[in-house]
Amino acid sequence: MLQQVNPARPAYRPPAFAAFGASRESQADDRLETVGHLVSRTQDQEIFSEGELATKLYKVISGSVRTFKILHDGRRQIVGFHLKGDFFGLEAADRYSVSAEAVGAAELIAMKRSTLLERASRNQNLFEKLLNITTRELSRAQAHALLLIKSAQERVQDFLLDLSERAESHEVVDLPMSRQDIADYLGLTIETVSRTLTLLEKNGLISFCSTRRIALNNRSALKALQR
Amino acid sequence: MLQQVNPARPAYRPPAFAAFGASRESQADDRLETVGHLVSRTQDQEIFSEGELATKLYKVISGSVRTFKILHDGRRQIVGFHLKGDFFGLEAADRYSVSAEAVGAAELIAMKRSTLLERASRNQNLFEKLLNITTRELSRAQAHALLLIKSAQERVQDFLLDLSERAESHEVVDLPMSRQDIADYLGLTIETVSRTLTLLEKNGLISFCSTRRIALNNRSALKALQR
DNA sequence: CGGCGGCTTGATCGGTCTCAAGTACGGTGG
DNA sequence: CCACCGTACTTGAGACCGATCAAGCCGCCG
Repeated sequence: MLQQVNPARPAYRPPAFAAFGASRESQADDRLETVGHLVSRTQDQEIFSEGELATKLYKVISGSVRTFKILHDGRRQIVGFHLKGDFFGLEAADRYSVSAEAVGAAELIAMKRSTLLERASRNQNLFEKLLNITTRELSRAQAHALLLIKSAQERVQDFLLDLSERAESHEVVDLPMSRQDIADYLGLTIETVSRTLTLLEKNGLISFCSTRRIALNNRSALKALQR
Repeated sequence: MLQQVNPARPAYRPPAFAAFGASRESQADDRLETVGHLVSRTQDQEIFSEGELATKLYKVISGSVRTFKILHDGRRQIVGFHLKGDFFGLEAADRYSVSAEAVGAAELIAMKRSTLLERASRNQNLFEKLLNITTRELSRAQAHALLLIKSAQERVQDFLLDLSERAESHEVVDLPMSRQDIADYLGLTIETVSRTLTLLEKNGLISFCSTRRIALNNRSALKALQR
């Protein structure tokens, strides 16, 4: 049910964590995480909501997170999935421009923006890190827009490849999210996602270990993007 | 869209500009522009190309700029249009993730990233400005993704409204870009853009002053987004 | 074993693309 | 100033992909 907090390495110590930030204030620690505290969320639980004052920035420790926007007609566009190690909540100039929810159970580090900014002003390295992850996220958002003009098949293929590259194993992809989540990320309907996955399986490009676990049999063929 | 660093005042002097940056190096000038020099581009001329080492960041002084990506099949996705006062070239962690071209004749300030970063490390205000415009651009990119899942009519309407809000006059919109540019930004074909504009005109929502100049007759109706 | 939610599959519909002409506009040379 | 040209834009007819509507299936938990 709950996935493991600390998979391989025990480099991270939850209990002592909250006090951690204050104690080494003066030292030039450029790890962003040392400013924050650990929080947990259960499946589908809200983390923040579009329009809220953006006081915090997050890093995923375990589980995964979706950020999204809701259209006037009720449709949902998922802006990004954030996996272990990813940051989110960066898109906030003043208020969050998206909402965030845990996809499954998730553990996060919440960092106060103000603390981070103040520290960054005294620590060039931290400053560049902050700018870097924001820049990377910008780059990712642009790539996402590119996805949305492709054919259904390409979108699904690209999605699977992207996930596989971000996960531990590159051959078998674990999908933490539902078909509806995938559809809302790819700008398709749940039926089209399902049909496309079935088609990819029929063509031998993928195999279903289970509905939420897919083996990529032929990565290079998946990459050879057919319209 | 991106904030104007120096909104009302005409503090900017083209001729003396190049020497400007060096002379007041030591002073805490938090205007990004003081680090750069002026460059000009003619219509469709390249500014930088996707994959190039990202040494510079730009601000538009006059004219407009498109940033874009090219798909394997030759299609072009325009990531953004950058008008007077906007910054671009931020998406570059290390190398540019998009290409940039002048839409018409354009004047730009080119700022060295390294200089900017080094200055920002000694100037909290500048640092926050840099982070802010990047964050805003991220927010804009997410909004763009939202556009791409809407109907053709909504995309065109949103596009016109967005342009009108960024321009001087809110009632009459000047289109610096071609129909093809618009199509590539909205993820539509040129024919669909043309047809949709014609339809909007037939419904009385807009009027053509010329092909590149459109009057918005009923902004609130344009905002009442029909699918 | 029964029920419910998440997923798949099928049939039809509709919006956008494609292909193909036609038209207006801006620029250039006579 | 006008005729001509080329390019940008518009308009039309038909095809196609993905959405919609509607069942059915599977797996999981009680």
